[in-house]
Amino acid sequence: MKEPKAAPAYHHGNLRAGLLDAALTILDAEGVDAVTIRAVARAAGVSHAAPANHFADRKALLTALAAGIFAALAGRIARKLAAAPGGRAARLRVFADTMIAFGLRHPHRYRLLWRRDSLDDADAGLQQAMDAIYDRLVAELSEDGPSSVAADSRAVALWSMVHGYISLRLDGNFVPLRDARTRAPRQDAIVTALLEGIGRR
Amino acid sequence: MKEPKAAPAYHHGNLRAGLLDAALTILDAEGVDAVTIRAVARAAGVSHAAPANHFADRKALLTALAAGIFAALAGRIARKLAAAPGGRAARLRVFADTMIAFGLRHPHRYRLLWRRDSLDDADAGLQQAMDAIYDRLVAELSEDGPSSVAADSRAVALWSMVHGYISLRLDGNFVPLRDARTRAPRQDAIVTALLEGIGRR
DNA sequence: GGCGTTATATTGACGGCGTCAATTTACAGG
DNA sequence: CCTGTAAATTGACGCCGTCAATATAACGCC
Repeated sequence: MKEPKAAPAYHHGNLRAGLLDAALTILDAEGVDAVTIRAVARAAGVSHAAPANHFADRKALLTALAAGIFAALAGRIARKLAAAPGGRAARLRVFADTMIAFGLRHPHRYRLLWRRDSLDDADAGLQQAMDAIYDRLVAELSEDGPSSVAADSRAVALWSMVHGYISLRLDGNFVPLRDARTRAPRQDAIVTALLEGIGRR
Repeated sequence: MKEPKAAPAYHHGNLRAGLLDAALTILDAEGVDAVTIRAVARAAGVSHAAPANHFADRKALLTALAAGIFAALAGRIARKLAAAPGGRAARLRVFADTMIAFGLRHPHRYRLLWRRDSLDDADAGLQQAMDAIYDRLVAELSEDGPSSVAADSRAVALWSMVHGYISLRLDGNFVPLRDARTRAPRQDAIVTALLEGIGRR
C-alpha cells in the first residue's frame, strides 16, 4: 500500500510539469525564441536530452505550453462572460476587453498562441479550444434581426478586430492610446466603432 | 573611360540585390525560418560569410527584405486607392480588399512584415511606411459627422480588423469562406459588418 | 527479497546555424 | 606598378535540435 504518491519531489514523477513551468518562465522573460529545449532543460536542472522523454521535439514542447495558455485564456473568457450583464453590446465588450487585457498583459504568451509555424496544429486541442471561444461568440451574436450580415460573419469581424488590435499593439503600433476626440481608451473606441458602424454618418 | 558598369555579372557589384532576390525566393517557398544567412548565401552562390559585407546580421537581412515587401504593398494600396471611385464605403473596401488579397496571395511575405522580433524596427523605414498607409486611411475616414468615435479610432478599427482577419486566415481559421446567410465572400461580409455596425438591430 | 522489464535520465556525437577573426582576392587611383 | 581598400573566403567558436548508446531508477512479478 504505497504512499499516495504525493509529489515525489522531482526527478521522476513530474519532470513534464517542471519543464512546462520553466518554459513558461523563460517565455515570459525572453520570448518564444528563447524557449529552446536546452535552455528549458537547464532551468529545470536536468540534462539537455532529458526533455525528449516527455516531448518529442521542440514543437511538441511549445504546443503543450500553448495549449495550457489557451486553456487559461478560454477559461477566463468563459468566467467573465458568465458573470457579465445581459446587454448584447456589454457582453461583446466583455469579450473584447478580456482578450485585449490578456494579450497586453502577457505579450509573449499571446504571441506564442499564433506562432502556428512553431506549433503542432493538429495535435493539441488548440484549434478546438479556439473553436469553442468562436462558437461562444457566434452564440452571443445570433439573436438576429434583419441584418445584412450573418452572425458568424459578425463574430469573425469582432474576433478579427480584437486579434488584429492586440497584434498591432504588441508590435508597438497605435501609440496614441486614446481616441482623439473622446479621450476614451482606444480599445473601447474601436469596439464602439464596430458596434455602431463607421460607414455613413 | 570605363564601361557604364552595366550589370557586372555578379560577384562585385550587386551581390546585395542578388542576396535579396534569393532570400525572397526562399521566403516564398519555405517561410521565414528557412531564410537563414547560410541558405541565402548558398542560393546566391557565395560563401557563408559573404553576406556579412552587406548585412550586419540576419536581422538586417530580414529587415531589408521586409522593407522591400512593405514598399510594394504600400505602393499597390496607393495605386488602387488613386484609381478608386468616390464613395467612402467603396474606398474603404478597396483598401481592405487590397490588403487581404496581398496577404492571402503571399502568406510568407505578409507574415514576415509582422515578425517584429525578427526585424530591426528602428532601422528600416518600416514603421514609417506603415504610418504612411495609416495616415492615408485616417484621411479617407476623416470627413466627420457627429460620430461617437474619432477618425483615427475608426482607422484603427478597420486596420485591426483587416490585419486580424488576414492573420487568422493564414493560420487556417474561418474556413467557411462565405457568409452563412448571404453567401457573400467572408471578407466582404466583415467589412460590411464594420461599415454598418453589429450592435443593435 | 530478488530479478527482469520498462521508463527515465545522462553522455556524447552530428550537422546546421549565426557570428567573429584572419586571410586572400580583386579592384581603383596615384 | 604599387599600394590601399572593399569584397569574398576559410576556418573556428558556441549554441541549437536531434539521435544513439549507455546508465540508473522504479515497478511488476515470482
